[in-house]
Amino acid sequence: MAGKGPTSRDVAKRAGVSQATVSFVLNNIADARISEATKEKVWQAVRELDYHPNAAAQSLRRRAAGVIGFVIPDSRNPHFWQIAQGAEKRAAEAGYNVLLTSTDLEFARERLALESLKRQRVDALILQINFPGKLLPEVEGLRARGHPIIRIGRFSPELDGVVPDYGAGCTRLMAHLVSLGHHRIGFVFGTTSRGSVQTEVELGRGRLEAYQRAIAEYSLDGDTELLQHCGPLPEEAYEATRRLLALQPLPTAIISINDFLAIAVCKAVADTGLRIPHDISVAGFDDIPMARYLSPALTTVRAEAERLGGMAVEMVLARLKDASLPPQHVVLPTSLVVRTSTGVASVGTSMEANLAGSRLS
Amino acid sequence: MAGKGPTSRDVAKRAGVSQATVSFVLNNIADARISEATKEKVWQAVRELDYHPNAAAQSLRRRAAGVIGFVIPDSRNPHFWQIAQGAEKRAAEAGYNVLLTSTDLEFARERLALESLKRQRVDALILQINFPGKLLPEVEGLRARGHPIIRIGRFSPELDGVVPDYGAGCTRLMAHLVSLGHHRIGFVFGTTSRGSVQTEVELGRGRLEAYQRAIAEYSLDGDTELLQHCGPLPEEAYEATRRLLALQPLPTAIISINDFLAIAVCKAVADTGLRIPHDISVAGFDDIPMARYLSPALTTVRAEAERLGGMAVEMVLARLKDASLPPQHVVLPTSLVVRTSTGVASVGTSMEANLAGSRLS
DNA sequence: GATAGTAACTGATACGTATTAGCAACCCCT
DNA sequence: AGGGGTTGCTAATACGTATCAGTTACTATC
Repeated sequence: MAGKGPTSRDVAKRAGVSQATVSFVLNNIADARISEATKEKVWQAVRELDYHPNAAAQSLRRRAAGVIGFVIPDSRNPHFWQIAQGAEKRAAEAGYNVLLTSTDLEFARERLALESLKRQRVDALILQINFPGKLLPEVEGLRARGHPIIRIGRFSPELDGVVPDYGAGCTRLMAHLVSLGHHRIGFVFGTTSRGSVQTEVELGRGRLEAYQRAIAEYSLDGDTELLQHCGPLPEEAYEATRRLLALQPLPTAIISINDFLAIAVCKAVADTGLRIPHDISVAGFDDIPMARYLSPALTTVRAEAERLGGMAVEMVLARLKDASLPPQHVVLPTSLVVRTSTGVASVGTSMEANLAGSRLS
Repeated sequence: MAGKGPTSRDVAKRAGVSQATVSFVLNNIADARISEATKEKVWQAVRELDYHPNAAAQSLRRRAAGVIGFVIPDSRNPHFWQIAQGAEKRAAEAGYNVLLTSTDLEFARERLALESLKRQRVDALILQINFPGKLLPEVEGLRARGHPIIRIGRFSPELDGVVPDYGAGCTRLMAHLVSLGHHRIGFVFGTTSRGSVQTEVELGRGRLEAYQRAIAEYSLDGDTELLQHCGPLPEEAYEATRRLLALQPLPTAIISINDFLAIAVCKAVADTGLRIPHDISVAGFDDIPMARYLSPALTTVRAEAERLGGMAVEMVLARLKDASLPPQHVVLPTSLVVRTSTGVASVGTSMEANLAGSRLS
């Protein structure tokens, strides 16, 4: 059992040098001229003792933990994991660890992540804020104290941020659907998190606006019931879809705020006895890894999740290097991925199907 | 910018007490009798300064980081996130953070996790070892040094471990399929990780043995080609399924080593123009959260992922409390969840369909 | 042959906390 | 009145590292 492990002093003793020298060698400090022979002696001792520097001591001394905090809102949605993967990969290249936390849409856990920052367990935070009303002031206070904070999914004027261009993607998706003859398009808008309904309308706004713009531009059916708000859980999306499928006339296509919920949308459609895409087309956003393996394969707006995560880390690194930078806002492109869940509008349910058929994108 | 934050000494100064007193109050040390009045003064100062103890200093002093490392093999498989969620939840209750890492089946990243342990960035490690040949000796060395290490998914004699009883689950699944008249059952065995084919046959062995036992017991078709080995990626499972679907006669049911790959299995079946469960039944293992939302909803052997993660943390805590405990091996029960992806064996492809029809479980 | 300069190191210190040892003041007994 | 116990605190130290400010032992210079 002994002590937990050898220290740099143990290495020094074994190599017959001072502890300072060991530190110089390990960190490869150019200023301190150390002879090759000595370096070799030190490395030799390191190997013999299987020495590994104590992370806590280094953090304390360096005033930096080498850890980036990454907070995702929902551990069930594969999209966020992919973003986290991208972050972790880029972070590893830069020698950082990632402390990943999911808040699962609980306010208390979101605040907990900020604690980690204040306790300097992490040097920076990448997060998607779900409770901006309650948390934004606190977050901006932290930023003002000099902690790098990158917001994902939506911009704040004061914070660095990276956001996929879902608006443009949604526009392209709507054009695609219109070109297939769809005229009556439902939207399962699963964004309202529990508790804070009002503030949350901000989330997904780009998509919502693009949807409404398309309805106006192509003169599509604009029934307000075609837009179904719901929460972020599959069961809620399922219920929202049921409501859409109770409408008369039936929508010929349904888009979902993300692929994860689109799975539940498809389920609701299938359970109603309708076939995708023959009776109803379904599309989502994100292009989660399994989207292509669903049956039918899901048409979606790809968000390049890994790049998103990598970019967020990139922005952390930039800010760690120069804290005085003005807030950086990065928009990542999206692309429409057409698979088999979207098809020509069913004639049975939509009369004016090919009205806008000439409009291709 | 100033310094990064107030220290306990700043708090002491403001409250007009010594730094030691601050530490006593914050940690609620019963031995040190501190008057209520003083306690209040300290808490007041803490609030006024928004003081948060420095995690690195605490780790250094306490010789414990308050962090448990959790290593998952594949960030794409939702099952692992769910395990991690369970771990994080239980860890939070005990005041621990979880440092989550995915190796994505890369050897180097698996070793990196061990580094974290050696550097005492984490106090303990929970992992699913994918490269036992190369890594097991190292891992056992660490355990011998007194680091709690919990292995998930398979037991080592020397290591604590927690494993879902997939074998029993598989037995029940086979009984279920037999009761539906299935006689020719394929198995997509997606476990062979890249590089180390030989050693990996260990993984999933419980399921494999139960499968073979059932074949013997019920006198099912035992063609060796019904067992298709493949890697852990959806595309590989897809190909393996294609191979199964090229067999003559066709299997009437296919089981997949896990739900995640079962999605690709379903896709391959659908792409071949066969319907589930009408033409072919499909079942998986784990019961990932989206399994019930797939179309058709997936029949599966539930593994209680969250409990698994929680249990692993529990074992970490137990070992941190008493390092001299003998190795603990915990088997978690599994249960068969019948949904709509399994049904009566198609008569067209299987002649002896209802031979074993009386055998229900 | 004294001075300056450099290469190659070492000693000492601080990072912020937890904890041990100790000290002053008070109270209670006899 | 003086010893022993208790209450309520403080001073000092160590955790393991990075780094600043020396300190040798040499070599080069005039």
